[in-house]
Amino acid sequence: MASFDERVYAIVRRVPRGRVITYGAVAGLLGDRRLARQVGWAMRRCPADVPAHRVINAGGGVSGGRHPGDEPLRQVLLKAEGVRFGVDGRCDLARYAWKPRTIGSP
DNA sequence: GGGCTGACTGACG
DNA sequence: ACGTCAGCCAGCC
Repeated sequence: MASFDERVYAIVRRVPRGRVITYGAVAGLLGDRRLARQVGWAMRRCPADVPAHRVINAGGGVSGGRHPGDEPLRQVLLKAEGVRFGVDGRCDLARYAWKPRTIGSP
């Protein structure tokens, strides 16, 4: 049985480029939405094989790993993938939130 | 084995 | 609309 963080990595790895996912969403895929915190914690380890920059908070903004006086590195990476961020540092979750096995295409 | 931490979320003022 | 408070659980010391 894989550890919790290992499952988190598995899901985050499924997130395609140009798409984002929230901690709560990842936790929900794991079965418990309350585990959102632990998801963030798993990202903190930041394994190289996991695109942690695509994981953002429910507000559509990126958390952690940011340096003062500079925009969060993860946000910059997402911009490079095509995700548009507002001046408030938030992206449109309704548009970029990724869902497994889907569709997603209107 | 016990206790502390935390890249979150939802509710309240 | 934003700022603050409390709660939840897995991992690490």
